[in-house]
Amino acid sequence: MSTTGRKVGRPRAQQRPDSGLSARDELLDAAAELFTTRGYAATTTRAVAERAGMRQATMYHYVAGKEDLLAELLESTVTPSLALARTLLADALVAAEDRLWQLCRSDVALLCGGPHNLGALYVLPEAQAERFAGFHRVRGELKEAYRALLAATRAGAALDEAELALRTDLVFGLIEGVILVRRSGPRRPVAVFAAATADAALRIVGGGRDRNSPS
Amino acid sequence: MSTTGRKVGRPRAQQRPDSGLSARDELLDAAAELFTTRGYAATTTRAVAERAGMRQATMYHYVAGKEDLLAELLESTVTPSLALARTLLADALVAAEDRLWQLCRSDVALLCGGPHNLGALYVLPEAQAERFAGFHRVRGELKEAYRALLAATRAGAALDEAELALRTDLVFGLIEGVILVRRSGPRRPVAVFAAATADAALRIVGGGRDRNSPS
DNA sequence: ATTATCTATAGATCTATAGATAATGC
DNA sequence: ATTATCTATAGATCTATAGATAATGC
Repeated sequence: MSTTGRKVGRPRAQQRPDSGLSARDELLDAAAELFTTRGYAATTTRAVAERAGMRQATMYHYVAGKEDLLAELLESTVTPSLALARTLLADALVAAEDRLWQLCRSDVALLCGGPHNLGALYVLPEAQAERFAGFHRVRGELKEAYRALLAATRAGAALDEAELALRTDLVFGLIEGVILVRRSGPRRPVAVFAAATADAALRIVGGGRDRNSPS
Repeated sequence: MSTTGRKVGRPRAQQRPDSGLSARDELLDAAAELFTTRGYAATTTRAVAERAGMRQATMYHYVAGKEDLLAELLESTVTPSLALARTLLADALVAAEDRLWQLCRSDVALLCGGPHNLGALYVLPEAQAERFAGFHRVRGELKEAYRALLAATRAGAALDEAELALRTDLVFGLIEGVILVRRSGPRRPVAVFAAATADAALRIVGGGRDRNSPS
C-alpha cells in the first residue's frame, strides 16, 4: 500500500529524498507554488513537472493536462471554506456576528496558512474562464453563505437587498484583498492577521463595537 | 499636427473608423482590455495589435515589446492616485479622516471608472516582477500616503507602529479587493460604489461613527 | 504483466526582426 | 526622403503524444 514508497516502474532520472507526498500531490504542490507566483499561462508544464521531481512528459501519467491542475487547486482550496460556512449557517445557537467572524477568520487563515498564497489563485485571469465552472459554483455558494450570515446580524437585519449585497461585496472584497496584500507584506503571524481581518470585516458590517475572538 | 489624421505611410490592411486615439493609445487600450481579462502571458502581441487595428509586427513601430505595454499601463494607472495623495497630504486644513475618505473614494473611482478594470493589472502575477520596479516604487509611495493619513486620524493617533501598519494593510487590501470583486459583480454606479468603499475603509480605521461624503 | 518512468518529437504556437511597399512631403 | 505599414520568417518555445525502457509482481 501507500502513496509514497513507490518501487515499481522505471526509476526517475533525478533521485530525490522522499517528501512523503504522492507524485500527484507533489505535482499539485509544485503547481500551486508556480501558479501563485508566476501565473498560470507563464508557468510551463516542464517547470511544474521538474519541480515535482519528474520529467515533463511524466506529468501526463497523473493529470490530463495543465488545466486539470488549476481546476483541482481551485476547488480544493474553496471547498473547506464552504464546508465550514455550511456548518456555521446551521448553528443557530451562536450569534450571527460571531459566526460571521469565525468564517472570515478561517477563510483568511486557510488561504494564508499554507506554504503558498492560495488566495492568489482566485484572482488569476485564467481562473475566471468558463472552464472552471465547478469552482465558480462553489465560490458562489460561499459568497451566498457570507450574505446569509451578514443578513442575520443585528446590523444586517436593518438593510434592504441592495445594501446587503453591497456589504457582502465589501466584506468579500476585504478578505480577498488582504490575502493579496499579504503577498508582498511583512510576515505577521497568520492567526493574528486572520483575527484582525475578521475584526475589520465586522466593522464593515457595522453596528458593532470592537470585538475580540468570541470562541 | 495631431495624433489622429495620419495619412502618411502605407495604408492599413484593414481600414476602420477613426477612434480619435493615436495608434499608440489604441495599443495601450487594447492591451488594457486583454491583460485585465485574459492575463498578461495569455495575451499575444498579435491579439493586442489586431485589436488596435494593425498587424502584429506593426506594433513594434510604437512600443519596444509586450513588457513596455504593461509597464506603461501600470505606471499610468497608479500615478494619478499618487498625485492626489500628495495633494491631500499637504492639505492640513481638512481633517485627516476626510482626506483619507477622499483618497479611498478617488482610488476606487479611478480604477473602476474607466472602460477596463485596471485594478486587475495590479494583481497580475507578472506585475510583481523586478522588471516593473518603477511601478512598485510609485505604489509603495501611495501606500505610505495611506499610512500617513491614517496615522493622522483621531483613531490612528492612538495606534502603535505595528497596529498602524496592520490597519494600513487592511484598508489597502479592501480597496484592492473590492475592485476585483466588482469584476464579476453587478453593475452598480461607480460613484455609489466608490463612496461605500470609502465609508467601509473609515469603519476599518475605527473610532468613527458612520460617515457621508465630506466634500 | 504491470507500472512508472524515460527520450524523442510532431505540430502549433509566439516574439521580434528583416526587408519590401505604398502612401505623403518637399 | 520620410513614414507607417505590410508580408515573411527565423528561432525559440510549449503541450501533448508515441513508443521505448527499467523496475517490481506473480
